[in-house]
Amino acid sequence: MEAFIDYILQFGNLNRQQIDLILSKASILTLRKDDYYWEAGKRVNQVGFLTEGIIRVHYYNHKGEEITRYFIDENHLILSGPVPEEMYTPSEYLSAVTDCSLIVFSKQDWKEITNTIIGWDAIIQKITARYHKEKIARRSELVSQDAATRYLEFMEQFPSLANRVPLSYIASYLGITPSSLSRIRKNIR
Amino acid sequence: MEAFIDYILQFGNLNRQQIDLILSKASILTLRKDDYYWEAGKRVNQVGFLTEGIIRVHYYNHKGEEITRYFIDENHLILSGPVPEEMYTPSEYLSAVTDCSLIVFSKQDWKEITNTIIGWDAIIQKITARYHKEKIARRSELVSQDAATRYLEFMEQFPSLANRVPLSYIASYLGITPSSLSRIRKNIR
DNA sequence: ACTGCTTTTTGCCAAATGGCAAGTGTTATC
DNA sequence: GATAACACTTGCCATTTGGCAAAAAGCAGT
Repeated sequence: MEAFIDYILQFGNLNRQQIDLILSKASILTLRKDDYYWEAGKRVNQVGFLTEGIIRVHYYNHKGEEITRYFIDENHLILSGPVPEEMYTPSEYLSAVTDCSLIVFSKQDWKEITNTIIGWDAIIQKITARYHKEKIARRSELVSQDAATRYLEFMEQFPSLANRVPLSYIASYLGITPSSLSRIRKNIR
Repeated sequence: MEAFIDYILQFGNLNRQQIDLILSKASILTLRKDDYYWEAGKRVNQVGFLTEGIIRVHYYNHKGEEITRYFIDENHLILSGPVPEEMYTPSEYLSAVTDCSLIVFSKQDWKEITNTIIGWDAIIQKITARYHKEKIARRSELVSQDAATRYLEFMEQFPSLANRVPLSYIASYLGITPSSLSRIRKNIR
């Protein structure tokens, strides 16, 4: 819970009372490896904050290939449900790459927090805006660089993921085949 | 001016009085081909809405190569200045690909509009959020597809740009060399 | 330890792309 | 209309990447 409050406080101030309100609404959700947090088409009516584990966002392209679009690591908010600022689209799947633990808020409780805490909306909007900008910047770099560079930058950005995420997911994220990534790894060694 | 109001009204309602306030603050800026709207490091203290022409957003990578990150076409808002929801980073350049015409608002006037019109903030946030999501979706597709597919999708998304934008800019946007794009065009013909 | 299953690595070859340079075309200017 | 500047195309070759399949490695359950 601490982690979630610390995270929020980076984006705005809250008093003790407000923090207590938030904590009183929070509950814990655990996911096991490969569980879905959100399946495409089935909206999750909740807001989550990932405290442990890694979640992967993926979708299927017109050829039926599974494409990994992002990774979500610890201490990040997941506005995946029907909130105005949601981060993902209904065609995306969110699934646990490793066992995960999340703090979750039901849609109703989230609404209550939003309505009660003045400035909450602004905080959430800041978080969403920063999240989107980060994603755009990362994706942009993935377009204009060769595969080896992309992999090296991925390793810098997500050093904690390298050993916990299957190579095939990383390859898909980088837009190359698993074979190519394997060769790139070999060359780097 | 019509176009700007129409654009805003897609995201929220305004009454006549509010529209008049906005129009009273608007002024026109024209740019000639290759003029900068915004140079990296020199912030533009204004909000712009592109009514005619095409603007290109680019930056320089560590090798000094110019990378085109986006194109902005007609009837899009440019929150490039020191507004909370700005769309571009200080290291990006915005320059006119063709002669351009924009509706612009000074920072002060924009602030006044924001403070006067209830719900204006919400409208702008919606616009920003949609903009960011679109960019992410487009960029994502640029990562996971081969160059020919990327070019074809670019043509679909921006049919109006193909003949107005130099090939080298498009190539850079797609993450390939101008030579490669030229060959791809040849194959498609 | 064995079995089956999945993931990763590797080899082979084909296709795509990049780097470079030359050639062609276009436009603006004088 | 000659010239220069710039953008686009093309050819050549090297490198990267993809597709496919087999081998190797890792992993879970028994």
